[in-house]
Amino acid sequence: MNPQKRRPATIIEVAKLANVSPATISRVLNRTAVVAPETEQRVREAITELGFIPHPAARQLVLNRTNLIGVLLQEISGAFFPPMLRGIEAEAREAGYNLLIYSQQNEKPSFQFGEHSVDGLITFAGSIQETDIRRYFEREFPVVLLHQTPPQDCPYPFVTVENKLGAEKLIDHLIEVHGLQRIVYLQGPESHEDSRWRERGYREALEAHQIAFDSQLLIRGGFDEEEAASAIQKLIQDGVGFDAVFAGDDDAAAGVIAALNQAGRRVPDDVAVVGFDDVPISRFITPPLTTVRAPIEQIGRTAVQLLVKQMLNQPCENKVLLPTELVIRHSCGCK
Amino acid sequence: MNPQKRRPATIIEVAKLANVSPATISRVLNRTAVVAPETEQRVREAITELGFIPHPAARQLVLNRTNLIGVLLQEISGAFFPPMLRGIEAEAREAGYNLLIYSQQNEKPSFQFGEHSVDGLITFAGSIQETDIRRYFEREFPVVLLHQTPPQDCPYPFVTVENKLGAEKLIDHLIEVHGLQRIVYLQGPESHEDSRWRERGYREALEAHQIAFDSQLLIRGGFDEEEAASAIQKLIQDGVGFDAVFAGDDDAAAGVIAALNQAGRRVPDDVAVVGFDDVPISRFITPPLTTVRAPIEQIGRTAVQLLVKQMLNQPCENKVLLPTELVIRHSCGCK
DNA sequence: CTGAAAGCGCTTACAG
DNA sequence: CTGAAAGCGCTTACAG
Repeated sequence: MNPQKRRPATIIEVAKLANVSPATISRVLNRTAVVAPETEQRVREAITELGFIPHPAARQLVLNRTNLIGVLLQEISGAFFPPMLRGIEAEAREAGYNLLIYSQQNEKPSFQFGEHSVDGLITFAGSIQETDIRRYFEREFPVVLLHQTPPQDCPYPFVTVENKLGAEKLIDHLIEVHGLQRIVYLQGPESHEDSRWRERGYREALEAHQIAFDSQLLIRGGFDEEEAASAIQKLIQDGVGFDAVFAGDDDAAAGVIAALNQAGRRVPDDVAVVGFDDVPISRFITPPLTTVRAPIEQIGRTAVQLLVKQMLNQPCENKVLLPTELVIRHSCGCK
Repeated sequence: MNPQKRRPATIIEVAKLANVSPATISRVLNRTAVVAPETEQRVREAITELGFIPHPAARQLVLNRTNLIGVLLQEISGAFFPPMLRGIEAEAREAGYNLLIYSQQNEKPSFQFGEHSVDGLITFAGSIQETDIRRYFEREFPVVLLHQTPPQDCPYPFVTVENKLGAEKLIDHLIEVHGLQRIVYLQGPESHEDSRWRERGYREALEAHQIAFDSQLLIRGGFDEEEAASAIQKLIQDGVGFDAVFAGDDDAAAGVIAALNQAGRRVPDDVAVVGFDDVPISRFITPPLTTVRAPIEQIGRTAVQLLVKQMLNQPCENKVLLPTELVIRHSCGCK
């Protein structure tokens, strides 16, 4: 009844019980060769009887493969994170991989990741240094970058979204539909390239409408509520006038709205606020957020697909730009 | 210059280069025996020169230990998730463990997890069946349950928060300070015990104030915005009168507020809304959410601590109830 | 269709 | 303080 309390069964014990060699057990388990039906039958019974589960480390050692995908992050936070991880997890599982999470918060980055610990690595914006990327590349280790362009000489695939175009449409909307002119852009963290692309879209939209760029309206706000809120508070204190805020992302937008409310400015009547990402909470904040939808789960799934292709030495795209879409709700002034 | 493009160095190669035996390399790497300083010096140089990184699978096989902690989840979503995972990750890293994430969404639960794949398992409310818990217990496999009580005969440690008391204080506040009487309670998902404890706190608070419990006001709302929003919409359609909503958690509260706004009811003037958890976004929603603070990161950290104690065969608490704290902001009607 | 044997890359008694 | 050797639990040519 009580199966192997101490040592779990090994392939040897299963072999003995089934009266075959360990090789045969391996073959039925991995369908790696044809096995006589009666033999297979006996083997399966023995496996069940002993509750045998192959020891992953032993397989890893001989196959030189872990069936693990590493996910390298700078920080675990924000509303963007769950859907992205969900996408990665789902696609990884479908491909037969498990996920190993590394978060670097305040850690010195280290090359220890990957190599033999995982079969490939997905790195999130800013979580990895160029020099580390190079080392991986030299060793031909599979890597996919999320929201980050690799160095020229390390053409790893990367995936991100149509930031510029999305931002442009968003600002166009603010200008054309709502007649807004003094639009502040809250930059995200420096390590995030996406933020710079959004800035370009912002600038081009202004330009297209002959609105002069005002550097007072370009401020750093991070990708979180706190930082965005205080950036806006400071702007108000400084007496800078503005009638709209394009927050770095949706989390930042929530912080902006809160700061504005607290300062007695109504959203969207006094100030319009828009975000980026269309994170799950965005439709539920007050007022419902006008934003740009990024296919967050799809980003994660695509990253895994590209990684798996690399691991199988299949040809794979070098760059995937997922489309974004304007989502109009009420925080821009629309009803 | 270009270190080992193909096969990474093994301990044997390092040994040859340093003119010692592999055993010695192992000893300096693991500080598992005293090594002559000059020898150690040579070994370290050889390690650096070859860029040697020990193969984890080989160590795992001989040590029978993975240095991995498994995290078993039902679903990756919600604002609760990032801080919890952050706490788990931080504490695990400090203890020298990496994290393996398993999400069960729509998967048949399987005992394959753990066993030799990880050294211990943290399971989140509802992610594991009793029968699986039993199997782990029989094999004396280290497990810590989050927000879930283990079966009587499998006294695994578990950690959760003071749900009942927190809920009670919250409802007391609604009744005593704001004179609210028709308070609906939006239950979380069935698999979440926490929700039931919150319900008890809710009921006891009503009772303490001689307010009759009205089953019309007890409805299922899940722990996410969508479900909560539609539950409230339905309640309104059904013509049930209420002047406050205690949402299952903060995510649900955001959904409730949105649904109320959409129905033309002002929060908190017409209806007060309160949540549970004090997730990072809660102070930034409109109006800022009155809720009960759960020490989310601490939950994750504590779980890892209990797990590590088990793995080291140290004595360890069977149950940790983390304290909660009433957080009064504006969604209850306070200024 | 099946088995004997070597080997994956480490660690750890056991000797010296 | 150091080395030779066995062993962790699998997989896979190689034979038959």
